[in-house]
Amino acid sequence: MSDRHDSPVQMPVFEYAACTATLRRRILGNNPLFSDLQEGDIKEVNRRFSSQSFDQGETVIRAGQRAERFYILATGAAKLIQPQESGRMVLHDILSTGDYFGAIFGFGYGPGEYGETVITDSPMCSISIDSRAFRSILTDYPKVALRAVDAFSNRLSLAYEMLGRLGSSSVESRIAFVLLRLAAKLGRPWEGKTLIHAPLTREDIASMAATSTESCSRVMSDLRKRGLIDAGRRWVAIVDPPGLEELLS
Amino acid sequence: MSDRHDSPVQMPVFEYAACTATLRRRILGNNPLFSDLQEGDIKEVNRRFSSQSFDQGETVIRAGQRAERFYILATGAAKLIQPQESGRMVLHDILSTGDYFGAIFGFGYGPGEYGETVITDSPMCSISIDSRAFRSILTDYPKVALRAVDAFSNRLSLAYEMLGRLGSSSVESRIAFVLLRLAAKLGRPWEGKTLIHAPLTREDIASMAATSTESCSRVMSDLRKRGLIDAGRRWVAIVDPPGLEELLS
DNA sequence: CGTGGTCTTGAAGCACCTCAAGTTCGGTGG
DNA sequence: CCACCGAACTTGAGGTGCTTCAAGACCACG
Repeated sequence: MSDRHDSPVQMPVFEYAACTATLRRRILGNNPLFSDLQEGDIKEVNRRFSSQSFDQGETVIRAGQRAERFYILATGAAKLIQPQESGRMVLHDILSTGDYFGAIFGFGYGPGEYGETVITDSPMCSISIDSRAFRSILTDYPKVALRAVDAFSNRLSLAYEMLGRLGSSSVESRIAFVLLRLAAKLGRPWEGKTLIHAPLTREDIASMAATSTESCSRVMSDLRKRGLIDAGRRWVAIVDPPGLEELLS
Repeated sequence: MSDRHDSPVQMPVFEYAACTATLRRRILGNNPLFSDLQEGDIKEVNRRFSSQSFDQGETVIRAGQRAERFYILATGAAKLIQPQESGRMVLHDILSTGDYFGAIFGFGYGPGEYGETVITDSPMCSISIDSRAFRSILTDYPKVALRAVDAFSNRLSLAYEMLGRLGSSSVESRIAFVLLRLAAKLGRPWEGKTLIHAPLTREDIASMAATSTESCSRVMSDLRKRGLIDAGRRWVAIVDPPGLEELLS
């Protein structure tokens, strides 16, 4: 093949970062959830969180387990996965710094179980808090609760948008959408392109776009030949964002 | 055709209810959002809401408009619709008493536009509040904010479940899921069946299940012949819930 | 230098969509 | 009260985008 992608670009490196106290403070301070808080309040909130670190491939929480903790991802990346009854796994999102997961439901509401599984994609470090303690933070600091509402409604509208696209467009358009979404969230400039900073397999992308690995591979090969994206083993970069956007049916 | 569905069952009637002051109070009092509030607080909250009524087929809010109000549906039913760039309309939900819609985003967040269109399915009455005033309610009454977080996270997990099913199952299974979901939300006992209390066309159901009207019609005819559901013009009833559940791949 | 996971490519089959026509029914006006 | 009209629904037939199955190539890793 002539235009085979030759130089296997330098893979994005996922540095291992210890969950130091300073890192914790920084994560909390930068998180939109707590951006309305005073310095002293953040210190107080920080005390209620604990931190933990994981190797690549570890399961942080598992769907079906009792939902006891609320997590904020500090460094690294993780997959947000929904297991289907059929056994198939659906990938909903790649979580990165500042993203939330875990227990977020009320006690009376729902069965009190995690709805999704989270598996690390790299060495990862997170901070977490008992869900009851988190709820008391929300009542102690109403502005945090307001931010939480915002965060959820944002994620909800994203889910709704994806739902709309899933039903009414081609595989190519869905993949383009997934790639643009990931690039917006995880993109880093690299050789004039936008590298999606996460180890993404074709299967991952296929799962997010609700298609098969093979179809995903075919479409992405085509996109590469057309100069819209660049991709190799476990990595993807966007070359021509406007061109990709035109594909969103 | 032999087993043609003969007697066009008495259509569910959507009574017109005026947005009286007592109704308003009742809606607020029964809504989980305010269930932690004292009698006096509810009275105070009630004062900040206004009410409005609509005829069938009216557009309450339109996607793209400036998001200025937060709504709670009081009586009647409405469609939550997402317009696609392609012109296609995707039906996300049938809203009924107690459901929220409208402005729910933070001011810094997002473009401050409604993301969806809401069109009444029957005469409808709703109460609403300026989104800034609603946000100050959330900060004034932290427990309400907590309930809001719960409500959104519930809707989010529902959306995620639907996302998972859309990609990985057959049209039949998707339609079964949509029908069960609607029945859980809008079902009313009727002649030993569970009537979905809303005027649903095949097109509506097809849109929710991300399929074509024709495929939806075919599948539903089949389900009827197998005795799992019953259906006519603009109505559906579940006959055999366990039977339907078996179809969820 | 082998081994396994990742990715590609081909070919066959099918579930679903689209197009098209016809039927049924609820509503409306004569 | 009946005849008509249009919306909702059904059914058929054909085409196809996608999945599935299968095999091979590539590359990172030990």
